[in-house]
Amino acid sequence: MSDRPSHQQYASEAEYLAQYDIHRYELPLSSVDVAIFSLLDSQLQVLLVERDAYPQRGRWALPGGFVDLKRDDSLEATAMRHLAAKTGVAAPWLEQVASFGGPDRDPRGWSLTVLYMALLPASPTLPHIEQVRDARWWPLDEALVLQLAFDHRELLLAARERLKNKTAYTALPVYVLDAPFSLPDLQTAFELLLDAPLEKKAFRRRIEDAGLLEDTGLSRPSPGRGRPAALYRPKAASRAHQFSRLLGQEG
Amino acid sequence: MSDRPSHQQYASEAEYLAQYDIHRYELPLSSVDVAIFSLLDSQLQVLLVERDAYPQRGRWALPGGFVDLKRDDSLEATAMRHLAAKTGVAAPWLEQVASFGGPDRDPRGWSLTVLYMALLPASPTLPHIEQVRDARWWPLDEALVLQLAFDHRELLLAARERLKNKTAYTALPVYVLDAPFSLPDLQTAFELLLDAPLEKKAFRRRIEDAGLLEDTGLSRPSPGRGRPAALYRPKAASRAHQFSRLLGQEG
DNA sequence: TAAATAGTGTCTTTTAGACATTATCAT
DNA sequence: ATGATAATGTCTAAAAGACACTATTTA
Repeated sequence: MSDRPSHQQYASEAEYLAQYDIHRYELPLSSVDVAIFSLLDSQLQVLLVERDAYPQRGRWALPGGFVDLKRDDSLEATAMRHLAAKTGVAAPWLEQVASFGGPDRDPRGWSLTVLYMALLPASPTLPHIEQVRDARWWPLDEALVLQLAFDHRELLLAARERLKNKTAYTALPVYVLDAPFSLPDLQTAFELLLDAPLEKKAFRRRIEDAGLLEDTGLSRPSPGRGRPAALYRPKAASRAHQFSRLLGQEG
Repeated sequence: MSDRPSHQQYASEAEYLAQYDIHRYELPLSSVDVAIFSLLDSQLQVLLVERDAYPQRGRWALPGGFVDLKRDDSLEATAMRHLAAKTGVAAPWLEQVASFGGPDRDPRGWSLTVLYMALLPASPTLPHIEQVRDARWWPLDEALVLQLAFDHRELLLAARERLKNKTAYTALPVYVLDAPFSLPDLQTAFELLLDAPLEKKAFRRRIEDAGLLEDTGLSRPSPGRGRPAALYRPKAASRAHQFSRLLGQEG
């Protein structure tokens, strides 16, 4: 960050700051939006909010909003605030995806949005979403054919792309499941986030060899029929782990 | 992007926009900074600018500055503008790294910076840098022990980390070299950006099998002594290529 | 011919893919 | 016993690591 040529008329930084007027220059409208993903009804879903204020009133949008300079200590804090407002929970995974800016994104003027992506298990959000009324989970493919507000379709695609890419070399899907979960559960989560089928043996080897899960000793109580699956819980290590080869693509 | 509760007092979006005052809410100061990397004297170097205006006058900083709402059509345009101002060239590689925001980054107030990373061959920038006087190339390790302006050390580390990570699965180092270049040149570039030694055979196999380079038919004119190296030029395909395995780490 | 640098051959290691087989549960 | 789902065994394939070897240049 440097600034416009305002040069040497001040004797000290304190003197400069004393006269500095933050409204001297036009600033972009700055906001934070969050693409919140989860699994529901065996589908990858995203949480959208129906706008009840102008502009773009009535359209579905990613949860988000302006940075609150009084309350937000960071961009991540802004993201967490907007996420909690709609879901009622703190997401176990939240990561910044990218920022988008331009004069035509928002009719109010030049605007800049920092896009985050969040993963969480859906079930703890359902009671709160019921209450807020303006939010609901949408299957991703349905969300992508809606007329979303602003350029939110582009943002959603960017977040979905990041999700897919990272699923190929991390254990991110762990964060859309409620623990404890089985390896077949986890494989299904990987397949939905990757949008590709995986070989059972290769998948299990990869996860087991990485040592990211802790065996709970439990097994799935009532599957219907078939052998019960062992239940696991993610270890703290799973948060940072990166594999050195990509999963599931031809490449 | 949604907005603060300002609700239903307007009959249409046009009416809402007509009364909308962009100065009604406090906005973050928004800027774009660029970590510009190249190879010079067989070292990874970064271009820094000495601030001649408050705040942080006299400290070295990443090139960058405020978004100009009149001139900039996008964040990338802002980055390119500031990059060209200091280097005199357009970078063959420019990518967004991350955004940073908070109340204490800048003494003027809550500020938000979008960080970009650029790669370019250093030689074409040298005459222009000579002219602008306030910019110079710094070896990265020296830059990291300077007292940089604002939180630019943190930004620089984030960009360097991105550079290292992507070098492990792309052909990014191609963009710090002047074409044509030899495979030993390219291996050296990879090693400097990765900060790790590479096996010659494995490296050549990887690059050759990927088909990212075009043989110019030339060889290096005057190496000193030793067998001359064949010279290559990157194909357009090298821009997007991603390898499915990581280079150079134990993992 | 010696030194230096470029470039190749080839064996090992790691990890994913394919797919057959065995294990454990409900009915 | 049958069917269903979980879990394992084992062979193959792709690509990186190790490192010895050959090739081409200048002095």
